[in-house]
Amino acid sequence: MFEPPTLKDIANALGLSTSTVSRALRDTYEISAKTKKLVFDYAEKINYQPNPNALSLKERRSKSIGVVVSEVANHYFSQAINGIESIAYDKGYHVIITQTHESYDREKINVQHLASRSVDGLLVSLSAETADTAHLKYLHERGMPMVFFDRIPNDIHTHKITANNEQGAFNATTHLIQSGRRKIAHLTSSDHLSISIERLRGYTEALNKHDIKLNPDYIKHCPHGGMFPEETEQAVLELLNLKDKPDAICIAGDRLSIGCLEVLKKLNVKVPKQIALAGFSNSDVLNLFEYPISSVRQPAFEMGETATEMLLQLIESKYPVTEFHNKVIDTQLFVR
Amino acid sequence: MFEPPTLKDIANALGLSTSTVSRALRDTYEISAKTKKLVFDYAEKINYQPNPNALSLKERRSKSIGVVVSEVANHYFSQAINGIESIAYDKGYHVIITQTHESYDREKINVQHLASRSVDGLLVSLSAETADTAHLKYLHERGMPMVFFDRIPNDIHTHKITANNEQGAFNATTHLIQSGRRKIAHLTSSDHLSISIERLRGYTEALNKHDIKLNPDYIKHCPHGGMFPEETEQAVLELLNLKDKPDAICIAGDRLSIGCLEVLKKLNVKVPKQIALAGFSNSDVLNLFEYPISSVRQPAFEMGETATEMLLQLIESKYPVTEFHNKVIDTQLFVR
DNA sequence: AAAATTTGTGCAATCGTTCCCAAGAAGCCG
DNA sequence: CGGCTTCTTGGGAACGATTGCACAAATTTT
Repeated sequence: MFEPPTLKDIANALGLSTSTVSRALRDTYEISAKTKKLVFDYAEKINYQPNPNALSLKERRSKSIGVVVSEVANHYFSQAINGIESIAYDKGYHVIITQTHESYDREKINVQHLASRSVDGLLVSLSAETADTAHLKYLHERGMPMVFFDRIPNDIHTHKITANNEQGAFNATTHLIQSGRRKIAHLTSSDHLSISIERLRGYTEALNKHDIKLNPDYIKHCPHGGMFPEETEQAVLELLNLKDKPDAICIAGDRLSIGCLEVLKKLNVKVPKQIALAGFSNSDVLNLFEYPISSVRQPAFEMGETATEMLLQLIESKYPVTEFHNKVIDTQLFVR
Repeated sequence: MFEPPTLKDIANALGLSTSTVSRALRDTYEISAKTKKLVFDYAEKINYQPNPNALSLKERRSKSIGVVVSEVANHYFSQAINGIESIAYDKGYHVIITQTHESYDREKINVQHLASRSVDGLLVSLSAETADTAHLKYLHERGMPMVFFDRIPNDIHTHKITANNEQGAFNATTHLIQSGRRKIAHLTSSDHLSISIERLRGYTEALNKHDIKLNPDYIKHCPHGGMFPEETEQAVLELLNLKDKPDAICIAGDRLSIGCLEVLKKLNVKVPKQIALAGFSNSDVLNLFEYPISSVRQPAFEMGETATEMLLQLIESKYPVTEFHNKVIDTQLFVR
């Protein structure tokens, strides 16, 4: 059994009381210099670390924040997590990462667990399955500080940060149009997700602007954001089997972009000759791909940083915060 | 402020004592059925969750395990983490993930923090910089259950799990030889890392078996495992600038493999015509790449699962465990 | 009906830490 | 030398949950 040293151990060894030791270590003015030195040196020697559980219990906060994302294997999220950690560590907070794998049930469990584990706040990006946000609303109403990023709900009033999804999809679609395509499909995630709605809007606007009529058959939703390869494959096949086959696809997600490329490669459909692609992705290996795919890259690291700053502001604010920001950061289009 | 309900809240509301409420919730035999029902219903209504900090303090364990990896963005690690979580959640344990970004200092800080946070055990894969394992040894000697996976130390006696790195590198190198190459270089991570040593051994053996003389100039170490692109670039450039240029590279790491491809593409060196590649990688998009690279894939998920099972066995064992396993799982070669 | 047993509940200590309050020692002034 | 701060230090109550022990009420036994 691993039993780290406690204040009492130091107190006993030095013939002091725990209160004195505690004060000495916290460098309070009321403790004499020589007692402090005595305590400091001994604590150093036995490598004393305060028990964070006892502290959390006493202080009613844990100096840790919970993160809920769909998957760390997703480049967007792993980059965002790096941004989150960079700020959190700086401010002395710890980060607990949980994955939903796009499952609503898993999201409920994770959120519940993080809350009961008394994290001081939550950074959440909704799962693709999540249509009902009652579990989050419940916590939020009871005062749990919460910031949403990337995939945000519209019925919870707090800080939110997103990439400019509309503009990103608009740019991607416009790029496809400008390279001579007219029959542009849209492959996207579940229809209730904020990112899907915004990206669909950007796609639609680009078509409108160039007087291209929107073809409903060209819009394909993958309810699990491409988590299951079959889902993507079926959607792509449906597009390819249309009598009026699209000549380009604007893809609204990292996983979907990769999945789509895989399907096209498997079917030996030539990109971009037969079909051109542009999609959201934060992968850093797209330029190594055989088939070129223009990509919309989200400022993931920066979004993680900003979300964390916002959350810490909520956590550390002495007064209830009533004014909430809805920050939107521009995406970048990489033409390939 | 978020203030979850406590036992006392229930006790006050129901006119009972906290002990009665506690016993009722734990379904003890000594509490009457109607009191139990009363308590259950009320707890349900106000959504009572026991405070885990109080529990950890009392029980001296946290039902959570700490994970130390270099980067979650690395496919090998994100897959391993999925394996870890699958077992841990099943057994009611929580998982706290930390990243070292291949930094020794960060590793020390993370390990220290996890220990002080009273995790019940640790799953560790060493950072590329880590040559000295005193920080881990210290904890281990004091009874912290610990299992190493992938990058293991040789001076800490506990359960360990690795891929068969020697065989993997042997197979990769043999494959390069069989496709007609003779001048095979080896691009690898820092020289003290267990995986580097084992993979180098596999590489050497394959050369020996085919009577190819080992050329020391062909072996290039990247001390940070390719964390910094310049590092990889320089190593590859050095190989390409040799008067007796290699015609193939056996690459000992995910990040290095990707980095190497990037450099070659940038320099417009044709793969596999000018130089053939085979490398360790768990990326699932290698077959989308323009340049083919044969890959050695580690059973990441399975390794994560096994490591977690081993750790839980250590944690939950009533008697000190003295017999340790050193499990080695075979890799898979994907020829491209 | 008195004694013994069972049943249901509460008190208080514990885990490690902080912090309010009190108290002892030392120094200083008159 | 008594009375006064000032400086250190210790005692003890929290924080939330569990649990051995005690004790009352209800039930059974003699």
